[in-house]
Amino acid sequence: MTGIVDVAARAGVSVATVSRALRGLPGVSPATRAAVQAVAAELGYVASPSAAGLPTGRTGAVGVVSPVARGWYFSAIAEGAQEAFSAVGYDVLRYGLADVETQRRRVVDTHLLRKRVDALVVLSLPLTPDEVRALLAMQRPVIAIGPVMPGIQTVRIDDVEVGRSATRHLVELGHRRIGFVGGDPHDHLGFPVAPDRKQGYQEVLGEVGVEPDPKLTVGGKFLAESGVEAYAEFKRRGPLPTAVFAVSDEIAMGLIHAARSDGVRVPEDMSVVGVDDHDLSWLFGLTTVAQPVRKQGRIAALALLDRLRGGDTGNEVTTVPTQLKVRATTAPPGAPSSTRQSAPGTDGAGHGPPPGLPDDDEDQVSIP
Amino acid sequence: MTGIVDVAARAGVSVATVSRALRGLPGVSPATRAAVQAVAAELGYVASPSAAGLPTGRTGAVGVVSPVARGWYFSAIAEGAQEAFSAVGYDVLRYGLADVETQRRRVVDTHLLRKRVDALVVLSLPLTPDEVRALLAMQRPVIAIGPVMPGIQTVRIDDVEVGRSATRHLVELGHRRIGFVGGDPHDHLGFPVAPDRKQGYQEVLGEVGVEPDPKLTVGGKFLAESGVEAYAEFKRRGPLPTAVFAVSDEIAMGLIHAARSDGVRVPEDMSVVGVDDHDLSWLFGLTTVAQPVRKQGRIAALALLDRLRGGDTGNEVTTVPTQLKVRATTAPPGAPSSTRQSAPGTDGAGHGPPPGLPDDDEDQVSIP
DNA sequence: CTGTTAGCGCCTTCAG
DNA sequence: CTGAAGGCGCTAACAG
Repeated sequence: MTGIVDVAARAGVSVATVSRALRGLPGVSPATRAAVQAVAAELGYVASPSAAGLPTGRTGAVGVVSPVARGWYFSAIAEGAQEAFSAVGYDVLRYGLADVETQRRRVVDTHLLRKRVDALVVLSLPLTPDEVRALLAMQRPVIAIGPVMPGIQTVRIDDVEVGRSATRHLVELGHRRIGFVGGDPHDHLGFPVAPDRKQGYQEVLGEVGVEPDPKLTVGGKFLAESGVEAYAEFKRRGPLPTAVFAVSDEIAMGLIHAARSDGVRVPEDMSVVGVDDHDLSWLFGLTTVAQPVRKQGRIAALALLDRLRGGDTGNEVTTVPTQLKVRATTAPPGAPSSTRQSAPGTDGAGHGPPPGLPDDDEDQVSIP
Repeated sequence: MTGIVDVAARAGVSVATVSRALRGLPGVSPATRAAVQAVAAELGYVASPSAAGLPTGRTGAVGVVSPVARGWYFSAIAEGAQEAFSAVGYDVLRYGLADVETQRRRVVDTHLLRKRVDALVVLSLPLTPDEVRALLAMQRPVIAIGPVMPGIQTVRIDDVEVGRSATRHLVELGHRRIGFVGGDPHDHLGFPVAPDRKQGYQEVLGEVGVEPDPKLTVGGKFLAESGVEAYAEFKRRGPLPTAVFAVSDEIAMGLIHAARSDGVRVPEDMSVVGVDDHDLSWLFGLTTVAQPVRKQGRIAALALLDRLRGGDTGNEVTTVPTQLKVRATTAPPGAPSSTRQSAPGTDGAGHGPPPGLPDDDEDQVSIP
């Protein structure tokens, strides 16, 4: 199990020198350093994080905590973060709330975490001031993705603007009976994503003098199944809206599926716009308000990395831009049945695969 | 940073007793144990994995290594494993090959891993005998998901049978001009998933006396984009097949998208069957050969956990069953245009959402 | 049943 | 620039 002493012996130096040489610390002659590195490579020596962590208090790992450790959104964010962290040798540990939660503590078991990670990314978890205090008491860099909490650096999108953007698009197409799907009191532990998007929706409706119709609003989780249920609910309540704003692409997909299965054409009979630009959304030709998911993970990771290196990134809130992507599930109300034979070259954004890996080629966002 | 000594002092016992009491080791009176637990809880004490790992050599973490740490398939498997591991307090570390690979070593850096994990799950990585040897030299339990390698316990599905099953379905519907999409020499590092599925495809074609037509076989990665490209390729090569077997659901989705965008009806003009039962496949009404993805992760995790506890699970190969799920993208060739108005109650498997979480409610598979 | 005592492998002052 | 030595927090014999 070749340890540091083996390397030291083989290189004819002390363990202290090996330690310094391998970690790139100053105070080692270039010659010695090279020699040590050679021996280390030859022996396949790698320092044990456990052993290295004892004296330093650092673990070489960062945690990513989310309500559940499942699903496209959380996975994609974690992927973005993971890629940035492992590029510099950090391990990342994912925790679903159920894993970290104990009977006594409501949210994150800071005692457990402090001993395991050097820094923490908190996803979609709105914490109470007390919980924030406990988190900060860990004395480790923490960054949140999603909810803005006083004292905690955050990466987010403007959810109200998301709602405006989607609704504005529908309004501009001429829609006035616009449905809204999303928002479940038990979902996301109270994190106001859906409410914010709904507010944007209502604002834009207000601007064009439309009174939001409660019959056109249905709740639901961020799942395709909710879209199916929402469609059924719309139908139950009376005439369908001419367009629907779903707070996530998965909901939108379920909605479209249910509508088409029921003989309702999308977008001719009903337009649908979602949010996220899910990896598979282009397959549905789904019009959506795209948010850079993996990139948010990466931004958070880089900010944390900077702070781990002593960078004094304050508590800024970084808002990354979202962008409406018009594809093929939205059209003016009562639009004539398209022949679905768009002329070559006029294909537009609706049909081909996306130009690259999703949200990976977007313009960089500055991290203050 | 409350350590074991604090607990010991507060409880009026020695650190050894605290250690024993908290880890459930025998040789502690119930009274003492309760007292210690109370104090530990009160102080919010949690043992440091780093410190605990030094004497024992155990890290309390397991690794999951895959070609890339991205995408639905690997994420879902990792989720299944993660859930089982974190239920018993293990952390899981994910590594994409790029993270673990060094210039010198072709695949897994065992030196790096040995110091970081107690056990390893290897996903879709076919290793050479030398690499297997290096892996086993780690002296840590290793299990693979996918490729069968001598000396390594494996969880897998029968890919040849997958190919047979999909093709048989199409043949039974009456198809004879059946296309095949999948298999890229650079994909999956040579792991013969696609080839095996193709073999099953060819076997069944042979049974009905059909000579496989090279023009009907196109390569591609396990991505929806490949499905789009495959459709274009089919078109380029001449008359479309009446049915296509795609080696993954994502490919199938891309294929369907491309076909429909081109005015080709699915399944009326062309049937499509995929593999996986991707979380979103039901939205496409996709007929598929379902494999329990998360469950394979869970099975592997449980087997590893058993071995970590000293269970002497040998090197068995566990083959989990797959199952054809007929939905709405397959039909007899030249089938009349469906009205898509299935009579209520006769709806079949094609339209509603799946009954529960995907592949989570399947019957349990025994782990020898 | 409980306490004492060495380390586990590495980092980090402090000398040299 | 380099070496020696103590200690990080916990576990694992060994005594008692």
